[in-house]
Amino acid sequence: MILIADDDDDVRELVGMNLRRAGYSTEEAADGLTALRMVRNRKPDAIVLDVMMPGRDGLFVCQELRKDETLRSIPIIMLTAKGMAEDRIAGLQVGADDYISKPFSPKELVLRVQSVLRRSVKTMDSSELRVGPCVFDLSKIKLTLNGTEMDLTVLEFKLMHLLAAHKGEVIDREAILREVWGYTGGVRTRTLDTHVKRLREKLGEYASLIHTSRGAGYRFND
Amino acid sequence: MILIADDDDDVRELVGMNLRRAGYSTEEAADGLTALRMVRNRKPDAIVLDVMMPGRDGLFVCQELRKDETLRSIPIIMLTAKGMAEDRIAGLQVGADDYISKPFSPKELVLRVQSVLRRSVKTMDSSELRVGPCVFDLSKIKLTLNGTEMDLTVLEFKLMHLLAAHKGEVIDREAILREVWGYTGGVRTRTLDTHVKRLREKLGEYASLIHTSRGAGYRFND
DNA sequence: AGCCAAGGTTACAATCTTGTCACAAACACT
DNA sequence: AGTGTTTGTGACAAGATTGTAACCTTGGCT
Repeated sequence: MILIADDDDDVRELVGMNLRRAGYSTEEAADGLTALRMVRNRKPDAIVLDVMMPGRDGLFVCQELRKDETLRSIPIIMLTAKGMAEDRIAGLQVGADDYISKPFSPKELVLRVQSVLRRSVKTMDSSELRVGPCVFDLSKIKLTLNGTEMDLTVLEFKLMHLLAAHKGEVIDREAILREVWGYTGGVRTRTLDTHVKRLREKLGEYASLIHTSRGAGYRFND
Repeated sequence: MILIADDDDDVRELVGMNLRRAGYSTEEAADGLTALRMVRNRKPDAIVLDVMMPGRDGLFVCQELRKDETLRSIPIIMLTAKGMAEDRIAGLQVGADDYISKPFSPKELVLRVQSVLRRSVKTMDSSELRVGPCVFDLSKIKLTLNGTEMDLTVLEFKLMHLLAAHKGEVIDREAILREVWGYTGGVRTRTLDTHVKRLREKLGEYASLIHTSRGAGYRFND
């Protein structure tokens, strides 16, 4: 959700329409204090904030938000009046992520909003598992071994991840086949062996991370 | 690590050797109180516990461990003397995961240890993400949609996951290509469209979860 | 030493996955 | 309505992935 804070009804309408057309949901605030309250309650993904507003202006709102630990990271795009002194604009930039001067093209505004949101996508929560020299990026399905990115297939990744998630423990064949392949009954197959071999091949010097427990299963060495 | 608690040096040696040979690391305790202390400090993956020990016996150790929230789930295999009264054994079973009578075959002991550990593998930490009707199992790389298991390729899974992880937000093409494909510069390709199409096809009635924001990117609808 | 079972290795074919092309459809703007 | 841009679609071929069979090696046991 994107919050639009401007005292001018027409501007809010114009901005809102364009953002909604671009797929965003919007909410509106007509003055600074309302804007602050809504940000705190609704935690928008971004704020389009007019500098000039009666009462508390955009500058004040921006400063307040930057003080708040949990709201600090919300991107702010400032709407500045045309012909505003350059130094004033420079000052704004300290707190805002971007600014755009009135009158502005709706298209450009949408682009700027997308731009600041894109930046925040970068800081995605990447759930990862670190075991010994391995870093498993569950989100990207990628294994990094001592900084080197491994080129594993999905099965290899799943197998490696299962073993690593239980480092030190021996996991027997049946459990592995169940967890990685979804095999149920006592299936007799060389498949697991083959994949372990391929995995070890790719691991190269780290092949010894996967240890065979004869008669028991496989174990991940730290 | 597997803790072996028995007052008989020879038994500890025998059990330890066999478990180590099966790939497990072991530690030993010669009496009940030592066993309890080691369990609390070292958090073993399983415990092989002799019932008959001087001082605090195995039964006491077992009861103590079952009282502790954080240690409750550690599997315990009891070593019972031959000819022990059946009702006594039944009593043991309330707390222990398995039991085996002396004299026992080392092979069988290893099998039992593997068996109880296998059971605990089942309760693996499956890092999952729930969004609307979707459940993403990052560990198994599997998407479940309202209980139905989807058969997605890795790319489809990654794409879906990226979008779902940012539900409600529009993610533009460049960001998606960067996050899912690792494409860097402004690559011009129809690949993303094709995959969205395939994904929607598989999603069937839930195809509308993925919404197109013309000129902006794609968005996950809740 | 010799045997047996378990695991390793190799090679191969069936299948799946994936990117791209050419074209159609939808949309936005004039 | 017309035009250009953006997205959807269908088909296809290159390449990657995966399971299996056959055979080899190793370790444990007697």
